Amino acid sequence: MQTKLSTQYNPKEIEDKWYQFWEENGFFHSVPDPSKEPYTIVIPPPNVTGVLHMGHALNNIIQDILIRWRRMQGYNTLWMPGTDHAGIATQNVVERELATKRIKREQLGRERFIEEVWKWKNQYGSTIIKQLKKLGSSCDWARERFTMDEGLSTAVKETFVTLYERGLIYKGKYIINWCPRCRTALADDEVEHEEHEGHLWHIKYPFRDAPHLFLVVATTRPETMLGDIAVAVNPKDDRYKDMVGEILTLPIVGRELPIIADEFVDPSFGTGAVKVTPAHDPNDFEMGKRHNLTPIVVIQENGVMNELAGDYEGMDRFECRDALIEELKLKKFIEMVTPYKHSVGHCYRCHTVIEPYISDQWFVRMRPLADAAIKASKKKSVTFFPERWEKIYLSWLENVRDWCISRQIWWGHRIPAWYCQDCDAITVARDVPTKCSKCNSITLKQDEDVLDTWFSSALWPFSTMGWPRETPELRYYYPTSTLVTDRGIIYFWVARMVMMGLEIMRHVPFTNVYIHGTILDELGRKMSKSLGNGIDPLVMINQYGADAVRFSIIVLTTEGQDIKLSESRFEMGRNFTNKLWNAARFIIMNLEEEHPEEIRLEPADYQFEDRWILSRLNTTIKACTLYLEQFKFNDAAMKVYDFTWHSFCDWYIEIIKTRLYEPISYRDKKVAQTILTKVFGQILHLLHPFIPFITEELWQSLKGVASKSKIDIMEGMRHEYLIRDAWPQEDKRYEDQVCEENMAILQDVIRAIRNIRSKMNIREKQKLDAVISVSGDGECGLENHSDLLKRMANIEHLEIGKDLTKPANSASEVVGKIQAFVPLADIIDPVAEKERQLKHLKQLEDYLLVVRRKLENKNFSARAPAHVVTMEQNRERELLEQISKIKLILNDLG
RNA sequence: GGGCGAUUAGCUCAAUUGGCUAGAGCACUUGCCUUACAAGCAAGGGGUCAUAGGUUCGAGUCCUAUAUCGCCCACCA
Repeated sequence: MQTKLSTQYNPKEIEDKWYQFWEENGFFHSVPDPSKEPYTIVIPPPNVTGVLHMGHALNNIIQDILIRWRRMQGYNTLWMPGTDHAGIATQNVVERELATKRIKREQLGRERFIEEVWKWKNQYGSTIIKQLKKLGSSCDWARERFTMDEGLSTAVKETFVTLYERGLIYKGKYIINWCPRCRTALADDEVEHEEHEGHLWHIKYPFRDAPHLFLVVATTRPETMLGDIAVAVNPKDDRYKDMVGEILTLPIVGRELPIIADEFVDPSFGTGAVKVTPAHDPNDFEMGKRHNLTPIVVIQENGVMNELAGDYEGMDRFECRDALIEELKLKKFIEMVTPYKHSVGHCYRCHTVIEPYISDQWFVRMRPLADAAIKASKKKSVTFFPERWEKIYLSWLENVRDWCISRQIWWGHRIPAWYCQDCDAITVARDVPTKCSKCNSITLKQDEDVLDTWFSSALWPFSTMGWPRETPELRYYYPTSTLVTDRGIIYFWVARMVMMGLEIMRHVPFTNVYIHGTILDELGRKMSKSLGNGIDPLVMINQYGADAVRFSIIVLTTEGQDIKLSESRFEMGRNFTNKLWNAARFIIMNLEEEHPEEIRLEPADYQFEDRWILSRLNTTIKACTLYLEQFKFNDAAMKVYDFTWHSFCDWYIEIIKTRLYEPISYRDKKVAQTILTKVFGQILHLLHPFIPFITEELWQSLKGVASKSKIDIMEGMRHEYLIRDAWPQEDKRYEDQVCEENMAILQDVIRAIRNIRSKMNIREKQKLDAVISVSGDGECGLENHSDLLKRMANIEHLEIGKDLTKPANSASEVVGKIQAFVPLADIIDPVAEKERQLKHLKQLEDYLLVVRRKLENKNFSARAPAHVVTMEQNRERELLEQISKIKLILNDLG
């Protein structure tokens, strides 16, 4: 490992090197080991067609932090990676690619098309995997799975057949969401509803027996009227109830439509009369069933009107709408048109307007599965973080409708159902059946449809472990520990995994679900291709380094809140990694010795600052660990950041410089070097889950130099590489509250003197004299630290004592019970000094007012807890003391 | 129409569950190229915690409205 470090950190030199090293040494790999406790995460499998975006980055950074942290804690960690075959998305991508060669998938036929998809997958499908590696994701790549793998396909078939046998899967003709472009059915939640500024067309339907009279119906989709078979009114609607049973004539078409009564109709909406089109509207479909009406289909699967549309046959549905309106207008059937805002369903893949469509589809009976999933979360077998997502999950499960799982596309898991060509019976089987289960005919034809992609994703936590085989993995890793995902797929994926886990494995698939926020652009908009407002994580990694990207993102991630992101945010992480790099440089430069001797630290060796930094470190370890346990990643990261930068670098390193440069003894220098190295080593450990590359690099350098200098930093360590080393443990022996408090006072005094220097325009290099006066009962042992004080405030002569008087012509600062005086002779600017004191006085008096108001309130002393009252009383006394001191100073200034 | 989240410094966000003068990062001001780091150091300035009520000894925090923004859900044609 290199020991010469350049002045600026260059991530490019080390990131790929370390990733490769870790992976090649099997550090990401896990095998079942019953002597250790497992910690398992299954990755939300990105689409094979996917390219890493910021959402993926956030998602995987969090998972990697959890995995790396638990790995260091000694868990047998498995991060199971893989990709999703993403049926419709992938088919679309490959179709588009073929289109550039002027090939349509129909020309190729099913088998050859699927070959093309596999070819595409093998060529491009690993893009996102490579990108995840760039981020530092420590997945067990030896176990990588793909939802179309042989093993996973077996799991899909097994599940389908099992559910079918249990009566949880059925086939039937229902109205479903149809995408006329993808030409497939979609599940309810694959439809995205968008507000749309449309029109409400009021159309006059004449009475058959009195053609000059009309009933007016309102619709947003006039083209569907061609499939009308009735008009419905509410049975309680006085305007219409007498007309029920009468017959209307459908304009243009001339079909006779009975007026029917149905509770569904809302009398207050529109005209209170509804056209009934069971073939093209889900509500009408239900209504049609209730009244035994036979639907009339007028729109074909490609969105084009069929032969029953009469003159409109062959027209696209929207063309037809316009043309039909023209004709209705011409023939005076339009009573009025009102602008109307309503939501329109779109395909979540291609954004085409969804058409409700009647077809033969496979469904999963959701009620029993959902009930089990509800129970599981209510008894906390699954816990959500933040917990508010549980409500969202529950409300979906409580209202869930049966899940349409068949898709009329080619890329996906073919439904394991065969139709007998002789008797029409359905044979559902694990293996290709040789004969019909009913009539034994051998002329069987497999169902053409494939399963919804989410069907296979729902099995991910156990299909990836080898199920339905009884594998050691399944026994050891299932159920997994934590699922990390975003709120967008709580229904699609999380709820369905819980349902399938419970139904198939008889156990929830994971115990915790952590839902992180969504990454937005700096204006708070979603990042999207169409807006072009995305920030490419790989570009950022290239520019700032993977660690900087990870750290910046995680610092911005407060529990479950969305994150507004802009490129400049990554500077923070970069600055921090650079700071860390330079802290390491400092340490390494100051460790090398020509003839190092090994020393054993004795308690008596520790200086004040040593005890302080060790105590602070201990506090940091405790807090960081606790925050990680609570999924508060940004708090955990910020704690270590603050300790590293503002305690370790700003103070500890600065304080011990003289011990290194002008040591009072070899031993004391060695003590400082040892503490410096050990604490920094622990910092690297704490930061490793967040910023793995730089910490591993620096740890290796540090270890090398430390061993040359005969400093043992391996005590208590488990492994020579940080990635496998032990997570820092809090050690109560280092806890030293008094030391931390005294240091805080010292820091205040030092700041006060530096402030005087700054306000009086005195150069930092110029030595000053100072008098520190501690008031009567003040006990902080300042005099024990006069060297430290002199060094850090650059003081020549320092006098510390009780109730000392203010030297003439001095600037002063009141810090709690302490007064700092800096005699300045003619340098002092009396006007500026007086101004400064007056300002401080005003601050204190304002504060005193607040405190007094509380104390003067009778109820306060009566009702507030005693310790709060005492606290306020003490504060009042302290304030009065300070104020009187400042007044004396002001008197002295004249 | 229902639900959820947000509203705190110029910007992006915190605030340990109601109790010490509301904290960070960026930006800003002043002084420093001090032999770890100018991607840095030192010292500062900056806030009626969206609004209005209420509960309480005490409210950024709890309750009730209101406003603005965002997300999700819903079969009103």
